[in-house]
Amino acid sequence: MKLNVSPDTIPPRGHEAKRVSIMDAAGKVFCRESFAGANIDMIAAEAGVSRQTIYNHHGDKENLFVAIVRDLTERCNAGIFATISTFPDQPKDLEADLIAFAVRMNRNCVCNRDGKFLRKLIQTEGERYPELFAEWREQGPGQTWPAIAARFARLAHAGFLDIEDPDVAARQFLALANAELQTTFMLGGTPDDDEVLQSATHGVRTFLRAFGKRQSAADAQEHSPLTGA
Amino acid sequence: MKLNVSPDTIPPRGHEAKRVSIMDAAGKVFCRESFAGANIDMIAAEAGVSRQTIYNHHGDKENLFVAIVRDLTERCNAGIFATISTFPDQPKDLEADLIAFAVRMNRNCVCNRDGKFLRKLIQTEGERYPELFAEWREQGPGQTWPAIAARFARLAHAGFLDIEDPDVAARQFLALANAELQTTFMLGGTPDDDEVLQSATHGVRTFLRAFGKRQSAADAQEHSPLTGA
DNA sequence: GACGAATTAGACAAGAGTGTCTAAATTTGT
DNA sequence: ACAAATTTAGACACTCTTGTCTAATTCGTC
Repeated sequence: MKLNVSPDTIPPRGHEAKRVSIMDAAGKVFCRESFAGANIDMIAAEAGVSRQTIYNHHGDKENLFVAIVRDLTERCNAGIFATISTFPDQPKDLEADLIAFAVRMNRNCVCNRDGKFLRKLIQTEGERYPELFAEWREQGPGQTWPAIAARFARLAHAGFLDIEDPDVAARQFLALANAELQTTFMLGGTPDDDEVLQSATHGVRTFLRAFGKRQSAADAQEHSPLTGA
Repeated sequence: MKLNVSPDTIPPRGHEAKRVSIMDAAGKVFCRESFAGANIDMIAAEAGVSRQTIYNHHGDKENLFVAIVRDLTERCNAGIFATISTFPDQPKDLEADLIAFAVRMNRNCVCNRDGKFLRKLIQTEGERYPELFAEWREQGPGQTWPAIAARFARLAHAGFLDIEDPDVAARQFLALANAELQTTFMLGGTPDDDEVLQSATHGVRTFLRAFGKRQSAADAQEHSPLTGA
């Protein structure tokens, strides 16, 4: 079943191995060196492939670059939506569940390889390829922010939160979740698990101080009055 | 007094005009094209100067780049500290004063030409010049975050805010202030005054919902009970 | 007006990168 | 094992860029 998927479009099979190897290496190199700074020989060497093979597959450098960005955009968005689907719609422990969600969001969408690469390519080359990155903008933030906002609206409607504008709250939630990772991101670093957890914990606590129900919660569980301190 | 400053190191004066013209153009071009993508002829043309003049002034391309980053770092930090000194230590209207401060911070340090350029250069070339950007990190975030944290600590001590960890609060304040400008920043755009004000207003409101005093404020003025809604 | 310093245009060599081409070697499916 | 497709190494022309050099020109100062 898995061996002969679409045997007419995709030629043999080793072909595909080379292809992913090239995409892999090209992403890494474009990201590290920028489009102008990257050269095909570098990518070929890193992919363990001859230069000619890259030209066979992608035609020219610009074509390769566009393919990389499209690929990263697609994979990142898939990851984001997969993560959004784990949003705690019926939280048992609101703080813990939101922290866990924030950590997942950061780990699976922002700090992972694809997220880091896509972010850097957008920052570096975004101005040069307006329509390519407009595509990202529409499918990325344009889709994910409303999706998260909808989840927060539902949570508010269910009485767990006190939110007026779910769009604003969603953006602020994400901003708070990685408030402490900004400097690391700037220099292209990857925060470790501890940093991610710290930032998410502090961010969610502040978020709940702002938007959490005071006491008249619909979920009258054993919620301790965490307003204090 | 101002005409002949240090007449031995800095030669004449038209010299200086060329110098700033070069720095100006080089910043613009490096930022737009990345280090590898920029070329000296482009910069010379944009500066209205011959290529040779650039080599006379800076020796080579890398030297020029380093000079640009140093210059931007210095000017940005000066701007940040100048802005921090306008922090509302004795607020009349806490919300309005913090919003105004957040707007100043964004307009003078983040959205202006220097801030935009420096941010982009750090993102794009940071990994390639570790010690150069370590310098930025130490003088920039390493100095400004504690400075803002100290102001918030003072504000908390004076009874205006309810903050446990001023460092965390400071980072979150900044993150909230431009939570809604992230996408624009990503693509190298410059948010207009309205966007900046919007983001700052929403950010500060959330910040105060989280860290504002409920009612036992030391400043028992005509503070309306804005906890509601 | 004259002197010295700085700027300029242009040519230049040297190097690096892109994209093409060819012939040989390898891999793949049958 | 055979035939087709793919990959490979290497050479190649072409372009672009850097950094240097030179001679002429312009600019600021005295």
